[in-house]
Amino acid sequence: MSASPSDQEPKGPQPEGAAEENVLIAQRRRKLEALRAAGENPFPNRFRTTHRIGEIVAAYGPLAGEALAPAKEGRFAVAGRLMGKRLQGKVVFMDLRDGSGRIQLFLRQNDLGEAAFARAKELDIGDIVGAEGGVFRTKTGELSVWVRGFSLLAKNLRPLPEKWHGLQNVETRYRQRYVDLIANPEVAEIFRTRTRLVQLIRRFLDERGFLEVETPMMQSIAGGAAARPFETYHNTLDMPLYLRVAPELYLKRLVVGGMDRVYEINRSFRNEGVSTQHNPEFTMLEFYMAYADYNDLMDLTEAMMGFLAKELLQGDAVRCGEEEISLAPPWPRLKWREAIADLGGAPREVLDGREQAFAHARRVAAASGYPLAEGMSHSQLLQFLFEETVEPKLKRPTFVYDFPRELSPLAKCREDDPETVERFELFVGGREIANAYTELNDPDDQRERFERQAAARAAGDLEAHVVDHDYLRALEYGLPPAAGEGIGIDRLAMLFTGSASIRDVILFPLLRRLQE
RNA sequence: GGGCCGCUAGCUCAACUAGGCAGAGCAACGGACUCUUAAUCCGUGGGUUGAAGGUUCGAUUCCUUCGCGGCCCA
Repeated sequence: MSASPSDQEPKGPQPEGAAEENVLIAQRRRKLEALRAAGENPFPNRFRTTHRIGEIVAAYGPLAGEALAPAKEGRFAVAGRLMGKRLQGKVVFMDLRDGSGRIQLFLRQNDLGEAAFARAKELDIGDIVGAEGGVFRTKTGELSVWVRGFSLLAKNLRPLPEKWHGLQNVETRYRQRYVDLIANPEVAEIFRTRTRLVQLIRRFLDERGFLEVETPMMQSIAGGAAARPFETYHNTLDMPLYLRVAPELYLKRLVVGGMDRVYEINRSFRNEGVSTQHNPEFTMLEFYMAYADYNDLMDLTEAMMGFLAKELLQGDAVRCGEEEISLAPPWPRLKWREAIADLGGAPREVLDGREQAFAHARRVAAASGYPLAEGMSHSQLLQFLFEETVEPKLKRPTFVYDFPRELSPLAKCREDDPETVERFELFVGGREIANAYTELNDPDDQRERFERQAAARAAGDLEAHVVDHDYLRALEYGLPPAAGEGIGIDRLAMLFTGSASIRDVILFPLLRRLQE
């Protein structure tokens, strides 16, 4: 195709998509039209491959010389995206990539004839291409497909980002993840790791007799966590609905029903801000185990994390910012109260009196410029101190256990202390990874906790629970003693991939709408 | 919500400190080249500098507002 003065076509203002009309796209569109005019289909319906590229590389990569000779006469049909093109007169080298790997294509005018060879040279980086031929090594030793025939499978109209800097613009990476995945191989690798992580969790739980289930994401009461829900509406049922903030209350209903080891890995939704740690929709594992208590779950969590580390990591350490964090068990187990004094540096009397706690919390709050609400309860003040002074220090995996009853409306009290519940949280790298407790199964106690929540809600706490009467009825049928746990899959994926932002482990993180 | 930073060719970045023709590399286009791999060599084109307004003879640069994003704080 020759460049002519008409390459600079007048670009008058166009009503729609005028911004898309840049020179490079216009060039490729002309190429597309030329192909169509020549009777070629630039988007054929199918191409039969015989191999994925990775299979060829795995099978023949280790071979050379005589061992590889028969492959040259074999027939290998591969397809993928053209990622590189090196013209060398009457020979062309191309890089072809599919989801399994990359291989070089070797094309000669002598083999293909002038017309087909010319068509090959017209292919653009980014085109989806199918090729067929034998497998051999070039003079420089690179495993390649000696192409006998090829076809364009989908024409690329938008030039790809640069090949060695990739796509750097963070906003474009998130908004156009498809380009990010093409241009930045390490991004694709992160998401492969995330998928493997989820597969391994399923395997771990399946092997222990847990049953994976799916419970409603659209709920008429959004319970199970202290969070504001998204609201929606069902037209024909004329019914307001909420996107769930947690699956907890439904999973425990299933335990009542006899599914005594269940889990769900799925999305929950919380109507809150976005940050490097929060996306409004996020994936959580929740699992419930009858006839177990929170001590059992600490052991199980250690075992599961150890299993994940063994399968996903070279050693037992994950990278977190500058530091390496070892996941090697056993992990320290600290009492929540003790941690506030021992790790957080609070005077011990703070633990026993609200006034002392308030005075201390005010000093801590002032230091970090946080306005401390006057009406906070003793437990809330201690929790504030915990979050401010203890959490950031919990780099190595650490269980913190025995929380105040007030902060845990679904957790069961200790038998020797009605003000404390059997609950733990797991922290790694200063971040909360898991939250678990022995489940409250006394319907009267649960009703009282719900009512207290409802009162807090009436007083303006939009995150407080509402009374879920059906859940109380379920408890009246009898929930066996059980323990349950929630693990944030996104945060776990961050941990195992060394990602600093949750957006780097969510394929399509929520972004503000662009105004066109 | 607040503070700081960013937004320039398809992509990655210069030019901003001191206002004076908006540049490079890759990609693209034309040419040479039958074993290259960031191929090489010769040549060419490509811009609403995120948007709007202001200051100025003149704004990518200075000022204001807005949009989107990032980091930190709340």
